[in-house]
Amino acid sequence: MTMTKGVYELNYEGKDINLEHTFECGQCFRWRRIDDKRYIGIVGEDIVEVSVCDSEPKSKAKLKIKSISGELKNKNRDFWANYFDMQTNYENLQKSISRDDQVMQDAIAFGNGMRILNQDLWESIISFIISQNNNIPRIKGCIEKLCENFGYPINIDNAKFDLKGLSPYAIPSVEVLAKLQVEDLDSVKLGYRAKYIIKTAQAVVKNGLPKTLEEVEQLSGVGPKVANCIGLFGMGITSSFPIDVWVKRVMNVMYGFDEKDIKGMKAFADKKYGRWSGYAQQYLFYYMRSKEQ
DNA sequence: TCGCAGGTGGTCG
DNA sequence: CGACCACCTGCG
Repeated sequence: MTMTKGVYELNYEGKDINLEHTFECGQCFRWRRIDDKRYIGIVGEDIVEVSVCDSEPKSKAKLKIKSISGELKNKNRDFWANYFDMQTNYENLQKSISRDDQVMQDAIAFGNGMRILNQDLWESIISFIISQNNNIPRIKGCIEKLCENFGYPINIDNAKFDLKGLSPYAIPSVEVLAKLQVEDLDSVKLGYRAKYIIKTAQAVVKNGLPKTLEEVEQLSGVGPKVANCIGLFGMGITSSFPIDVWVKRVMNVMYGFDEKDIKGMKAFADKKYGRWSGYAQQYLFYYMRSKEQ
């Protein structure tokens, strides 16, 4: 970790990283594009600008993480390495999930450089409860409003810095949300999801954060799809296989499954992708969504 | 206008 | 246990 003019930078070499594929593939909601090579995002109580410098040779390629909210709270190098999933060998897993499978080979070619982010569990729980039966722009808006109203404010170095629509507040704490009434959330426009958020926060105050996929699924507003998203993005359970409308569509169009045969799809993923099911899902999801929009 | 958007909980048969 | 269906909100 190096320090330059009051900002911190972490450099990683020789990794295949595409920021657009990573941040726009639908796994996260608090990252915004600045340009091809730069994104701004909020992680915990840090607002950071991430950039790639893919100079030649490729082994010199770097990922830089620069705080624009003072000293990094998450200043541990390992934290960011883990956040960007640096310990995973993508080349190997791509080979193992795409063997004899042209669809997956195309999906990987399209989304190459995507990293599965290891995100905060509580943030994942809130985010994916909000995501149900909802669209991405509105999910993002709801999360920003929720943070603005109930989250811890983050100081920014330069007040004029363009946050690209992000609100400089952290995700609200479990305790704060647990004390709310449904009406308190009216301005956040969560609709019927407001009661899920409060009930879930109260359950977490009582029982602590969930430790297994089964415990996640006990939470209010969390069904099989949302539970698998939380498992994959918030708990590092890479065998999770969230089945949403897009995955159903791929499974139907490309692999011949009946749209309603969730069990069959799950078994197919278990057998074919195993512990890499989450990565397979994300490649397929991102690929399919791009083709229809 | 009405259906839909990265589903879930409740209710029936 | 599987098949419906209502559900907040905002956009096309």
